[in-house]
Amino acid sequence: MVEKQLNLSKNQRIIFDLIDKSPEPMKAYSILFNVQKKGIKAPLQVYRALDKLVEIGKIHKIESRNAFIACQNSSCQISKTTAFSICESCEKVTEIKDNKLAKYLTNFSDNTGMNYKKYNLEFFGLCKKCKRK
Amino acid sequence: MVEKQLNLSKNQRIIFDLIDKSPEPMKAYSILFNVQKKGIKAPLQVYRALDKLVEIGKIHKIESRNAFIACQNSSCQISKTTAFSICESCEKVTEIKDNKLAKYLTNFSDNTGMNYKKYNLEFFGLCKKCKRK
DNA sequence: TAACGTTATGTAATAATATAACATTTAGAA
DNA sequence: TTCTAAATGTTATATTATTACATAACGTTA
Ligand SMILES: [Zn+2]
Ligand SMILES: [Zn+2]
Ligand SMILES: [Zn+2]
Ligand SMILES: [Zn+2]
Repeated sequence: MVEKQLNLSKNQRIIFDLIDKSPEPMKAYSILFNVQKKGIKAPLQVYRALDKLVEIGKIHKIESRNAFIACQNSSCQISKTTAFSICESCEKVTEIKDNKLAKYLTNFSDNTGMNYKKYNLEFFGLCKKCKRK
Repeated sequence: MVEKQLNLSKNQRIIFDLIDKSPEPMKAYSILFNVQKKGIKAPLQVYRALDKLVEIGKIHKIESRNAFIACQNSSCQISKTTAFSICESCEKVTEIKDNKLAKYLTNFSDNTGMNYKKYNLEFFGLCKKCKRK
């Protein structure tokens, strides 16, 4: 989606490109370290870009890891409904794209009558690779 | 469950009782502040008790808030599968006890064939009270 | 273009959350 | 009693995130 990237500001694009290239979730201070050569020197510059990128759905925060990954789901532009699989051994994280799951959760309503347009689901287990060991 | 509480160590019980009485999730340093009069003086003492209490399922961590609540689900003793409703206005958090949901998620398996015995789901929205305003 | 409001940036300081390392004590089991 | 695992105490430090304030860039429209 080149279009969307064109709308990113300088810092936002630098940081998004870095996260997007990373095979694993990146932590804020690791991002900071990696972009210092590009002139981004302070934590706040990183956190501001992260906040914006999360807001527009280009990246997601993996809450249990305090780390960020690029959205792997092209249809998930303003991503209020997210699901991830996390390997507890190698820490590989994959965004789950499953329409049935999304539908089930979006339609879920609890016994208080509260219903939800937003959720975050994190599954934990062992990935194929780690299971074999 | 008096039985389970009897197994808690001194620090664990002090901290569990505090969280259990709290109407809202508690943060670690707020817990620390509240138990200093009982002799728990250092963050690590709090975090160790929290770790243990989470491990045995007496409390859960609300990942998106870095806060802890007592398990509200008596059957959820070693709680690897958790679901919460979080009000984005007043920050009220409720543990969701819904067997159908639990079954659905426990049986969920993604397209990689990975399956999961553990998950954490956080729903966001407005509670009844906040919706009225 | 000029003026305006909004968004983004720069910088320093500090707050909030969490862990490492090491010594000692306590509680149970053998 | 002796041994071991779990829990505690203490200090220091690492990691994650925000406050406060000043400046610059951008996009709109008069
Ligand atoms: Zn996504
Ligand atoms: Zn793995
Ligand atoms: Zn529970
Ligand atoms: Zn509310």
